[in-house]
Amino acid sequence: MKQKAKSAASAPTTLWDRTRQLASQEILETALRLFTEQGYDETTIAQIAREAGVSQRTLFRYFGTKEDLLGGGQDRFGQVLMDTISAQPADAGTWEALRAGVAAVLALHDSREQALERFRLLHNTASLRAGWLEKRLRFQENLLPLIETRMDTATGNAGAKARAVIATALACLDAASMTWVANDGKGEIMDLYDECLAAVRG
Amino acid sequence: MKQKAKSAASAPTTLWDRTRQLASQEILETALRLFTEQGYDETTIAQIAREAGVSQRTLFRYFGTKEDLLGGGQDRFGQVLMDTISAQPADAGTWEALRAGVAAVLALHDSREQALERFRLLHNTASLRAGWLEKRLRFQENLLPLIETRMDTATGNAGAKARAVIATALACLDAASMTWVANDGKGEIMDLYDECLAAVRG
DNA sequence: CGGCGATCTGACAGTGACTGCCAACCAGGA
DNA sequence: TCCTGGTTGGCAGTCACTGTCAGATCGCCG
Repeated sequence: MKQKAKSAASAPTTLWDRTRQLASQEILETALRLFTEQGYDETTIAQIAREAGVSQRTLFRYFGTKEDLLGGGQDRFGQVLMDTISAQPADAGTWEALRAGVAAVLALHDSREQALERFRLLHNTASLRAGWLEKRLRFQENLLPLIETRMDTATGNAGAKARAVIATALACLDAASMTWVANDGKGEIMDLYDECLAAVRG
Repeated sequence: MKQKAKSAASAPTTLWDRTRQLASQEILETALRLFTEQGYDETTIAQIAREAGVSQRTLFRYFGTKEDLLGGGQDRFGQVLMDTISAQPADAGTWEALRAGVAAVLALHDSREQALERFRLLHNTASLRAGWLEKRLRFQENLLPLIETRMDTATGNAGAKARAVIATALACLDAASMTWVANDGKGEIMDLYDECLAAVRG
């Protein structure tokens, strides 16, 4: 509750925070390794904790959920999406703004391989997909006001329309990434996205 | 594995099956009552089993998951959606077919109140939403071939496009039902659906 | 440097969903 | 009538996750 805040530069961290950071990273790497090695469902929290050298309790203090171990970046997804879209010029259309957001999110991955690996894990593990969708729902809700202002607010139910538009954009991203994974990373996701959106919007 | 099948008429069922049916119904009603009374997360399997007069083990044999207790109809959703769409005339457009499917699904509810209650529970309980989305993903996958054949399969990536179109339709249904719930059931969901789709397809 | 307060950590027990296993059960056919 | 295959209930066990609490650690003040 104290919030040392201070814009999270790197310097002013206390030794404590550094240790914390280190442990966090250690856990994250161990988890990721085990997940890709033996699958998400087949990896238990106990195992991750053991191999990372912390207690289960501590692990749960760092990451509230098993999913969070995989989705460290997912929270950033939402943030980048929002930031990018709100940074678009006011006269940019709804779809252009959304497209920019999607592109920015895709650019977050360090490498093609990493992206492929992550998407593959996501699309192939039922329990993960569910959590991901849940999280995405929250993004959509956050995006709502941003998109609403960009649409002709003439008639009522602007909320419904904005929701539909956002969900459609993300659905296209889903379809695109799914196909991309199925093709083993061939081609550009953004091209697939455009293709999907074109198919939808006739 | 034996599949007594026989189109599930009511008469030729053996006494066993009747008992089975009865138990199933008892469990379902108890669960639904408790869920609406005290909330989904606050209701334990143990409680449902106790009040329904069966063992937990048996309950899990009838319904594999806690969610299934709520989503008894959800499997039917997928079925009706598929049946309706494949029953559409071959020359009906993709969007018309999908619209018919959505309408058929909405018509499944016994009453406006029941639909409202169910949607409300769904949209307000995080754990349920996740499960629902998961299940819906499976519907989408089942729908894929049905929709693919209705689209111009000219260029490649037909799969991606079909996926996007299906997901868009369902996203519109989501946005519509969410708005409908927010408005306490005022108006027609289908009208909202059309409105949403129009907003998306420009 | 010693000590104090604020955190952090690990161990333990407990909850709740869900599964495997096994003994007891029961309608229906030989 | 007994046999048989599907059914049921109880029990123990797994796994994610939470509350609690004593003890270790850090940061800091005197």
